[in-house]
Amino acid sequence: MTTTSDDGRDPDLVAVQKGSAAASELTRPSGLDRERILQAAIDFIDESGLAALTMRRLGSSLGVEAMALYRYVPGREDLLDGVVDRVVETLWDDEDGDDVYIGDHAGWQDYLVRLAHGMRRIALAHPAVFPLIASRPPAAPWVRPPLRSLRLVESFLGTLSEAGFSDQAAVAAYRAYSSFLLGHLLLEVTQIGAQVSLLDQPEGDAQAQRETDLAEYPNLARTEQLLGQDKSAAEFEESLENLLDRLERVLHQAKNNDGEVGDLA
Amino acid sequence: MTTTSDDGRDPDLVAVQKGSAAASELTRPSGLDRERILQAAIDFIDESGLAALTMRRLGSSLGVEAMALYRYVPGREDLLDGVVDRVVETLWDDEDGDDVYIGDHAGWQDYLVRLAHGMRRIALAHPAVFPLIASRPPAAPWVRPPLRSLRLVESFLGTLSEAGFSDQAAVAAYRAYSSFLLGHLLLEVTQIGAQVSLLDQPEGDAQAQRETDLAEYPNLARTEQLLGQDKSAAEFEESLENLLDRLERVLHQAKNNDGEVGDLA
DNA sequence: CCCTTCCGTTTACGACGTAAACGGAAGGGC
DNA sequence: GCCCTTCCGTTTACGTCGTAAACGGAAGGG
Repeated sequence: MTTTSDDGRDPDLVAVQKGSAAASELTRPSGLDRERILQAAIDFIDESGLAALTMRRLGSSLGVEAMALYRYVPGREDLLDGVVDRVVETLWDDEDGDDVYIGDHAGWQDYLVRLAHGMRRIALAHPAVFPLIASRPPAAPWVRPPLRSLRLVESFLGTLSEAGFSDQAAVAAYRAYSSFLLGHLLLEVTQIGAQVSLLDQPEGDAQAQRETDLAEYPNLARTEQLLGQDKSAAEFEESLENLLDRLERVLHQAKNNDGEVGDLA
Repeated sequence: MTTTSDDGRDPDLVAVQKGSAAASELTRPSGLDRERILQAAIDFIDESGLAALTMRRLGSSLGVEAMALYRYVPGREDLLDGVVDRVVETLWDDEDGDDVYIGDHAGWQDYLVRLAHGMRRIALAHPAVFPLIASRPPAAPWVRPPLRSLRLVESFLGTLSEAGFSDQAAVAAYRAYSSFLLGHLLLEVTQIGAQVSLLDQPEGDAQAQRETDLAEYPNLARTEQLLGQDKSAAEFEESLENLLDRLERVLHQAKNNDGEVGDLA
């Protein structure tokens, strides 16, 4: 009766579960600090959701009044920007496992795969923060979520350029890659959120009501079990490989034409 | 100095501009009504953004106190759900043009292309509403944004089933298609929003500051012009065609294997 | 010892979502 | 005509929000 299928491991999820340690010690000795505030905000959102995060509650989770936060953070909006930055930044500082060390890599495909898994690990570790990463207006118009830092985009473009991509192809790859990551990961975390919120309100006769509703939708009724299965990891892998194949095709036929339109989308 | 390139027409955008008629007549004769309220909310969000929408302001845009709205809408959250439903519903009732009549179509590819353009037209018509469509928790866990209604999902699955897709393939196609639409369209409207918000705050020396920042990012600096170009329409078309090709491949080799994993992602 | 600097608290204000009581207009039965 | 019910927008009120401004006490150097 559960929706998740445990037939295969999911390395990104494993990394998540491994990383959840030492969450909260109540009423700290009040060594307030911008980084401590941002981390507390991340923990709070993970635990209670974005809507529940208020300055007063965040303050009291740190054993402090709301106004104390304003010494270190200009306001709530900037706090959220800081949360996004800090979460995205965890891409870099966790080469401890076997994944996601962006610094050195074996070829551009390896780089893109590591980067994708790194972002997916972040999304799964902070499903309630990810919509923020996805929808907050970027610093520059061409910094596209979820690759939300100049450093990251620079690294992306540099890697592809070194590998022989033309500037046009590298930029097109950047857009296609962003679009793929954003779509897949946002759907995945939305699904997690939906499951959680459904558990919150059992509604009693949900079972009966569901079957009644589906009577008029024969295709839905027939495929309901399939629709409920979670194959996110496999789908992620396959979509990613498909994208890499497209990029490879573009790269190998790059010498012939330097037309400016439609290299890839 | 502008960011948009006007070298090609964009039918979805044209449809948008054609459809923007007769927005607001101030201080209506107060024939209040749920549909009128929802439409006023949509207009308000389009004009002033989601964050600016409050019950009091929405009421006064209808010439009425905030509490009057509560006769027709249970609360703000339900209002937003209603906005999403109403916007998505415009998919069906606009067969007047040459696009997007989901009812009858010439083959499943034609259906998917029309549906994609229909959703894109909606996203471009209401860029400030689309993030709501993308991120609001769905009614059922397997209703994935942006295809946010049982009717729509039923139509999708039915069309592919009739065309010979197995249930597994149809469901996998549904997920891949949702992911593609969500990623591409959300990026496109986010970019629109970013451009608008940048115009709001010229910041004086933005030009100088930008060039200073980019000094440490040679790849960004070199490709800056390319990054600023808007090729959304062409990229949308190419990604969509690539997805259709993948689906076609799956469909044509469906008879050989009925394995359950990884038909497509 | 005092004076400055730092930093968390207290107080206060306007705006928000919304519950509850209110009032007046419309309309049908007598 | 009159009254009573039903409808529907308004008024009032409460608790919470983000945050500006004033406050107070601890730390530390002259």
